[in-house]
Amino acid sequence: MKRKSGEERREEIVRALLDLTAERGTREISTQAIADRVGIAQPTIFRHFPTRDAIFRAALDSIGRKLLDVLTPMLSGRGPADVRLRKLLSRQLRFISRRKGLPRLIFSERLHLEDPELKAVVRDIIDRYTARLEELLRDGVHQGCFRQDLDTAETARLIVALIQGLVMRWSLSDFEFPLDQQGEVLWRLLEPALRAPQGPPDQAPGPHANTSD
Amino acid sequence: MKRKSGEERREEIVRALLDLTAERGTREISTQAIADRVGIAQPTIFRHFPTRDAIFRAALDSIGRKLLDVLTPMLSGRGPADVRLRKLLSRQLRFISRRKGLPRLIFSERLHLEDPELKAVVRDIIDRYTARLEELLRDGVHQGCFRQDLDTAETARLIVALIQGLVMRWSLSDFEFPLDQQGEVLWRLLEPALRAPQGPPDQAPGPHANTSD
DNA sequence: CAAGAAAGCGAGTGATTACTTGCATGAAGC
DNA sequence: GCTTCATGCAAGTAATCACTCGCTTTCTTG
Repeated sequence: MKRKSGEERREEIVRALLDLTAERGTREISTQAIADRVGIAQPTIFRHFPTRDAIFRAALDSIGRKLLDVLTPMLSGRGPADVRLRKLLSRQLRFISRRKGLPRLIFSERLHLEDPELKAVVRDIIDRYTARLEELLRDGVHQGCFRQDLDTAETARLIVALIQGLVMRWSLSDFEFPLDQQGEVLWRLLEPALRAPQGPPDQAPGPHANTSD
Repeated sequence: MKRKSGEERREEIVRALLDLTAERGTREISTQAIADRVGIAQPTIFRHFPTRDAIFRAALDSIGRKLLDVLTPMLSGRGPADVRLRKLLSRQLRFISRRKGLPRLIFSERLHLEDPELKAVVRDIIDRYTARLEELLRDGVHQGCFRQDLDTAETARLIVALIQGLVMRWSLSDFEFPLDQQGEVLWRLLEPALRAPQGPPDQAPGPHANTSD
């Protein structure tokens, strides 16, 4: 019988966890279910992870790193802030829409309430993301494409909340609408709130308003 | 020993469920924990509810009705739509901020994924609320205080998502910031997106912009 | 005040949980 | 080729879960 290395098995287990989360939510995920999915015996799980929650931690870690990798070009780039923000929204929604297990993992109460360490990991990811989003907003204020009196910290938190709420609705609806197309909708709401009030009253064009993804 | 009527006990049980949800999330809520909180034996729970999920259903029903009661004056009123919307936001956030069990109950995956009937109840409440919010937005368009080209359905969904995201952050943060004061923040983001583009460029006052709660 | 209904409890039941233990088996190094 | 050790599994453990059963106690009602 073929036998796999620990590294491979750990990745398989994390992958199985995410797949199961997408399908049934974290509640239904027992070590037995994970083992069945991977095709190994249930106790074998504990050869690779000391506890069940360690699998959740590994999954979170993996996905958190990938998300930051994908978004870093927009967060740290040097182009016009409004273009970067718009692209950031669409990229993030696309990233999430391809990993249905992610929202159910992030929103799961098992994760938030049962393991303080896991909770800290999630909050750290969200906080770091919010901080970098605020930098982007500040860039926009300095560049003049966002209003000078914008409360960047508050707005960054609201944007994060907006994305979270949208993703949650998507998750609650069993992914029945295409999440990755909601970036435009989001932007339509955000743009007037961010835009420097400088347009003539007949029409109000934001700078760089017609860049498509 | 004093003995209570079934009605009273059922209310006590629902109350205990909500209290426990606020403190520990739905995952930790066993019938044993509920019974301990109420001060009765665990099997006695099943004298009053046929199954555990029936308690969740009763709790949702109770809270859903109360929320609609509180918000109906704003949703069905006849005043200026922007004033009503602003008040709606602050009232809703205040309502939720006084019931910490509510977000954890609504967001709980146990509720969304395990019992289809419960899930339908939640989606029904959200859908009905969204529909009435959209009516309010349409009122505002007709009254002229919101922009004529506003996509009311889309905007209503986004507002609901925004509130949900905000409430979720509040719940994840263990209620560490005062939710009921976030209505103003929300309004500051929403107003430019809703407002009819008619203000002079020097300053952009929305109609009825200075009504406090 | 008698009788039936409803509320209560102690003691289970079977299912499921994360996790252990003891032992077999495959791969890598000397 | 023999040792070594990580990977694997069958079987088991203690805890917890929602829920049931048999019986007692209280309340209501005629």
